Amino acid sequence: MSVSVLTVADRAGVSVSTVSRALRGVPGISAVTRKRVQEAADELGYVVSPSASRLATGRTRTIAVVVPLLSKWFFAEVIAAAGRVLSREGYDVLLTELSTPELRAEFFGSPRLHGRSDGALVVALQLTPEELATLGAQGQAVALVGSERAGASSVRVEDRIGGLAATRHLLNLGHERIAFLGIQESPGSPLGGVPPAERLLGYRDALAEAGLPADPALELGVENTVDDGVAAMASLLTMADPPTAVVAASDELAFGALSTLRGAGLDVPADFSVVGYDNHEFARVVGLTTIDHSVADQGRLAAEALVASLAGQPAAVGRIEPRLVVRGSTAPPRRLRVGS
Amino acid sequence: MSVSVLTVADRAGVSVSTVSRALRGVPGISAVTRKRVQEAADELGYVVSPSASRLATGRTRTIAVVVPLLSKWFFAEVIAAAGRVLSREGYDVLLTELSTPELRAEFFGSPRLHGRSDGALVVALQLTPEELATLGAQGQAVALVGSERAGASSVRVEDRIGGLAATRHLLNLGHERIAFLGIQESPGSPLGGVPPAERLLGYRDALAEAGLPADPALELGVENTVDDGVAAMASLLTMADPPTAVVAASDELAFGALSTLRGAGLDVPADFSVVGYDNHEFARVVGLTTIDHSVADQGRLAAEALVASLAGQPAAVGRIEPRLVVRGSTAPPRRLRVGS
DNA sequence: CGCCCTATCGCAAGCGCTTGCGAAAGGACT
DNA sequence: AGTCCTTTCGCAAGCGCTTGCGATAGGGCG
Repeated sequence: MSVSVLTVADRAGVSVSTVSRALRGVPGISAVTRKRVQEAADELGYVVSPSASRLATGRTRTIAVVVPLLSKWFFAEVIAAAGRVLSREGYDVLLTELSTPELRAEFFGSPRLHGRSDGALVVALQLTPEELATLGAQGQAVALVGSERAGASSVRVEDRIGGLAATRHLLNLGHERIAFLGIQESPGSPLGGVPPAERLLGYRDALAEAGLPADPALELGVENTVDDGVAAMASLLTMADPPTAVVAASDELAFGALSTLRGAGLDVPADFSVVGYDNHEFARVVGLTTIDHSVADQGRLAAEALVASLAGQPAAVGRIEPRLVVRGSTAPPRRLRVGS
Repeated sequence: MSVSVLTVADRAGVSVSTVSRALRGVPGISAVTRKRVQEAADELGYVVSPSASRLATGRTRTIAVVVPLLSKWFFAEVIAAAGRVLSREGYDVLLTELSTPELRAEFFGSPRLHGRSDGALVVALQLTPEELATLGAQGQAVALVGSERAGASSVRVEDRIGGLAATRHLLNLGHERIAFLGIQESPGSPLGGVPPAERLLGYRDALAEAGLPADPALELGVENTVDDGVAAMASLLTMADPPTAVVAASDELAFGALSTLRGAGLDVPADFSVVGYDNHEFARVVGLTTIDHSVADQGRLAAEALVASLAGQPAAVGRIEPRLVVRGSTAPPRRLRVGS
């Protein structure tokens, strides 16, 4: 029925051990027998049983990719990039979405990865020390995207620089009242833990650098959705002394802001400037000035770090430098153009 | 070191076979010993080795999810929904992205799923008979989203009805020259094979129904990207006798169309109406009238069909009825409002 | 020409779990 | 009280592969 090493061994006139070694390129097999085995295997359409191989070796050649939410462009993009290098390196990708606190608790509450994967590529989740330890206890090598932990590889985005660049851009254009639309995770949201606060710090850096006061009223924190962007922008517009520009901590928030501005009959960038963050696939179409942080590279680097650490290399941390992408959503404030 | 069935067996004072049966709920074990085994396992923190279990049973309790492109919202959404039911049913999700013709050929050219998964959930790919057969030869149960094949479960979207509804909506508003922005896969694109032509058919149905001639010049076929939507819309606007409305075969195309219209200084919907297709997460924000076809349900249904067929049920085909979602991108044509 | 080394390969013991079959024990039944 | 089911378990044979170790056969060397 099924063709196994034994079948191949018989056909090639060698032992199963020779077949195993020959097919995997293990040294100690002469070129001729290796070739003979290979041919026998090909003729029989032999393909090694992953289960058996995994049982015997204890290694699964599988990487678990863990994300909070699959349907967000950012995560999908990271996974796609990571998946490409993983499959190129011969690893299977085991996908896990932890979209609710319950799922997250359940996932980290039991050894769900035990014997299923050699490593975990965790995206965006801010792992508690216990959660990280749980992964370690399951024998997982760990690589992080969007956070850093001792003992795990990670790729770090210099978000502070990104926030700085975004804000500087607006300052250079002449804006003086610039709002910040930050991401504030609510307790029920999947990410959990500390939000990426560095972008906000960069924003403050820029203001300080320009000698401008930091107005707490201009720093908003909302859920990272287009809808929240819509609402936040609306609230900014109703301020007594509204800003003339906003830097959003994500493109989705920026999209929402743009929507509100357009709905209010305001012209972007003539009446109001918006800078996003992510360089979302739609940012270009919308003409959104934004911060690019090589999303795909984040996935790629994390995956590469993970396979490297599985190959015995020490944990590494890659760095990504965000860069400003100027498009049509930013311009000097109106007063500068009509006034003087 | 590692705790195995044997460890648990010793601890509970029973044989390994009893442990195995007790833990899996196999009948033939008394309640008391089952409980004793369970406790021993808990105390030891025992967790069964998937590899060993898979080797012994021949079943992997894993489903391979195959998509053309991960970073597209539609696919991510389908996967997410499918993943939720699969993990609920105790299946692991093995993710495979076939983003290029090369990857696709490679995937179907070798038994890459052999022994890795019990079934494959194939999204959007238009499988050739050979490709489908390859999956079958690897012992995979198959469920399809976005296509139908004999012998495989699938979920079918009544796209013809969707196309009809979209076009009817515009006709009812008084439009008479309505363009169709269709999806035409180029040879290098990941989907391959026949594009979803039913939406176009529905469009034609509606025109015929209204006694309107079908103008081939109004039927465009482009790659399914925002950029192509932008370009296609631009070409429509340069026509000698341009349409007053367009139904796009996808929301992404519609987004592109909207972008072009806005760039041309035209008002939507006053000057031009646009209907999309998908009910993309951003459609609501943009105020795009579109056709909703329960994307998440598609993933859910396909996954359910797949686990059902793995449980011995015959292949089933679920049906999804698209429905019109009216938002702000559609209105009567200008002539009807200014003119008479 | 004899000896030791090296390059190749086979033996067999696992890896940890599942499962058909037989054994034992306890009741029900006659 | 003897017999025959049932229920509950244990035995042991796999599942298909990997790998340490020993065996064999040339080859180089003195």
